[in-house]
Amino acid sequence: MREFIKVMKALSDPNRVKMVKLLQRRVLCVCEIKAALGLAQSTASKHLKILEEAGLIAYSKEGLWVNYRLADGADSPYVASLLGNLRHWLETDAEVAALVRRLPEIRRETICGT
Amino acid sequence: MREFIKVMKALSDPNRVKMVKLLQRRVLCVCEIKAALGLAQSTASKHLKILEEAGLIAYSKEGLWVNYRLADGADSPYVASLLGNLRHWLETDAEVAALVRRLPEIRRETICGT
DNA sequence: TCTATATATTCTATTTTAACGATATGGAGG
DNA sequence: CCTCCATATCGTTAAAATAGAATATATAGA
Repeated sequence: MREFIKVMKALSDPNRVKMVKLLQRRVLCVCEIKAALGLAQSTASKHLKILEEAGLIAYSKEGLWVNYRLADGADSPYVASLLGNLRHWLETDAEVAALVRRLPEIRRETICGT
Repeated sequence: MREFIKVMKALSDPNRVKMVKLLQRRVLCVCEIKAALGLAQSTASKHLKILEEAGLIAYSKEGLWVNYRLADGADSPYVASLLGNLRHWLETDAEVAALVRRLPEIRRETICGT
């Protein structure tokens, strides 16, 4: 139950769901996500931690950057099912579509450190 | 997005998830659910309203009783998918199993009005 | 109409969540 | 060793969620 609740709670916040939808497109670092969603850096970092602790995303470090990506869901049927469904769910959501459209302009080289 | 969040939030509370798991077995009135979960009547009623507003359950009135049942999910892919998965998810959860085991003893004729 | 009962709603206290600014951490490069 | 810079953590505040007691609503039956 606890694991299930953790996954559901993680996906109960619009900003976190948007992060998942963006990570469906490509790997992103914290400052790219912060820039895309217009959040404070600490806020973006905390949301990513919640998603990570729920098993929905994973990260790997590359120098100063931390690259976040979607998890494969191998450890959790809840994660596997929800990430699978989220591939098509919300694809036509206006906010999500706008974020995805702007994603090509979000590159860490130009966005970070500003 | 709003509808999705509403469904996820509704399933982010252990008591509400337990209500869904119980309603998989049979139709239940508020006082049966209150008795099964050991909640105050107002608390049970409020949780049921949240589930209903998310489209996860429906009700029909029968005299003084309000019979709650699972929704069919025809209106929402989120509801349909999650209710479908919840048919097998958490079946082996200890708390859920204990509740289901005690369910036969919960009958409105003997429980309500005490 | 009056009463009893199942449910919904309101009120209030407590806990949890989400946001941001400020500070701490840790790796890269001078 | 010292300084940046990306990220994480801490502290604080405001909003939302959860719980139960108290009250309101509505229907069945006398």
